[in-house]
Amino acid sequence: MTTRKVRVRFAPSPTGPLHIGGVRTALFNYLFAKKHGGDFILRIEDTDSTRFVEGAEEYINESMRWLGMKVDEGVGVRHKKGHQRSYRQSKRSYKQYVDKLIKSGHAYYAFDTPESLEKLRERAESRKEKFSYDVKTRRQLDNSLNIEDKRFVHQRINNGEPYVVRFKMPEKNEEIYFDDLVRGRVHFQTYNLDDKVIYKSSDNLPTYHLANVTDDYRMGITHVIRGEEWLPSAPLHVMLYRALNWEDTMPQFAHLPLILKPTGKGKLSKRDGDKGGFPVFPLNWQLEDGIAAGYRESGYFPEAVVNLLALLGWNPGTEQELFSMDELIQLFSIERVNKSGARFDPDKARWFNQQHLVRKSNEELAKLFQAELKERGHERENGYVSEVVGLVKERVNFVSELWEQCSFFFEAPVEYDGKVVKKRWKGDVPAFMTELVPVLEQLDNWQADAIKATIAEQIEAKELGFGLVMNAFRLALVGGGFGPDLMTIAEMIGKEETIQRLKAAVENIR
RNA sequence: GGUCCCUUCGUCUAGUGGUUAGGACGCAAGGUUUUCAUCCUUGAAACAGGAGUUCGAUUCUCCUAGGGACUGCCA
Repeated sequence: MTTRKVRVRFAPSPTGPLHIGGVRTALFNYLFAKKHGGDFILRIEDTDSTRFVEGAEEYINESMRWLGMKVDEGVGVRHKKGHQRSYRQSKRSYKQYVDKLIKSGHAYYAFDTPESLEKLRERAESRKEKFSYDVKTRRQLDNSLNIEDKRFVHQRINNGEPYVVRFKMPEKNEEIYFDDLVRGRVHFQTYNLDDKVIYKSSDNLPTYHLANVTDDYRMGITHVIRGEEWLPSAPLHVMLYRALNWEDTMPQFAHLPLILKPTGKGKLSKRDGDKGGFPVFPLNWQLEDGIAAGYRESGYFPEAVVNLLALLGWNPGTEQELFSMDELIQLFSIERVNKSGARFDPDKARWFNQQHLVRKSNEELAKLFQAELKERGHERENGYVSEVVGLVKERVNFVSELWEQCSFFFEAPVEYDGKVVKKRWKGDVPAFMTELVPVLEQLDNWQADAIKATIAEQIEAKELGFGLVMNAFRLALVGGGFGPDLMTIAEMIGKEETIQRLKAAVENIR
């Protein structure tokens, strides 16, 4: 293969929300394309008319946008005039390829009904065997290979009898192999392969196998990067390239390891999210009986999702774990993709978000936090909110957790943590707090260190424990035993508010 | 069942024919912090098993076991 421009595609089918595993496949395609200065194509594999789901395509587009994967060609992308072509397979024609394969003897018509095949499967099942439409069985079935006179074949077709076209595996065994970019050389024997349906007359559409191969050819795809679940059908695809005489431009394959459930067995599925309390979809998706949670709506940053997904099955070989999209593009290499499946770890996912959150500027976080503040009836200027956010951001994983860490910067506590009350609000403390009020009222220089000095002076005069008093003071201002530096809090909420809260505490805490 | 793929701490992983097998998440302990969190230090924690090749295998080969994917007129 000469040096063709790298062109890869992400080719989901619009059968529902995009699964996080699919998102990672898209990401690896994207990173690979951009790393090599190539094109990232989004193609919709809607060749199953019975499984089409309304809104799925928009969902896919929106997910790509949210995550920052820029699609060079595909549905939802405006193309220059003259370059208009469809990236939806249902809008494309495959007839010529079907005919070509039939003519060259690489495919044949089959008239077996789904019911009759189902029966054969059941019968095989009862013998603990598996029915396979292949070299060994096709001679006993209702297909054009067994019809001497081709006129009868066309007669049945012309009569409107439903049929499918199947790929004809060779009579004599052949060894098929290819060099997978992540797995190395993979071997298959055609003797073990079945005659897959490549076209169905019922909806006049090809199946995935034919559509995928011919479109990859027509779109000049150079690398097929997809999930490991496609490995078993890869030899069929290789044979299709051969049968269509396209072997010289056949793309290189890379089969990615699967993302596995956090606990238990098997690959990550839609249900695992509810059980484990983490999203398996990029965006929320409305179900008949509720909502499937998305990363976006759960409070994840897109860059955190990209980061954590990139490290599921790939790593740069250094100890760096936090990356921007640009860094990933720079560092990505398909050779460093792992072979084995990776279990998804919800804890680490949260950690990634926390890391990205801490690295964001206070101003940016403040902007995001303002929405919640407004809902809670607090209109404060960005400067103040930024300052607050800066003080507490290291304590949270999500923007949605900010409020519980800093509500006291915006409103007085309405209740006091019982445990802290019991531990700190005792002995001479309430009396001391009462005496502290007039002292603080006298203080003009309302700044953290001045406040601290003043209070320290009082404590010394009364011969009380510094820790005890400060904790009680915190209780009065915050309502609990948490939060950033106390004096900073006092300074920020202001003299009046501080004194207010002190008085309220003395009055309300029992 | 058949075909194919995979196998380093609980999880994500680095790594090499000779290493104290490294990092991260999580967990535990201690320290700092007036408290919580952060932060720092420390700890527990892995080469699936068996043969073979070799002076020496976690690393190479084979076998076994385990896990996974596929096995549709789905993708």
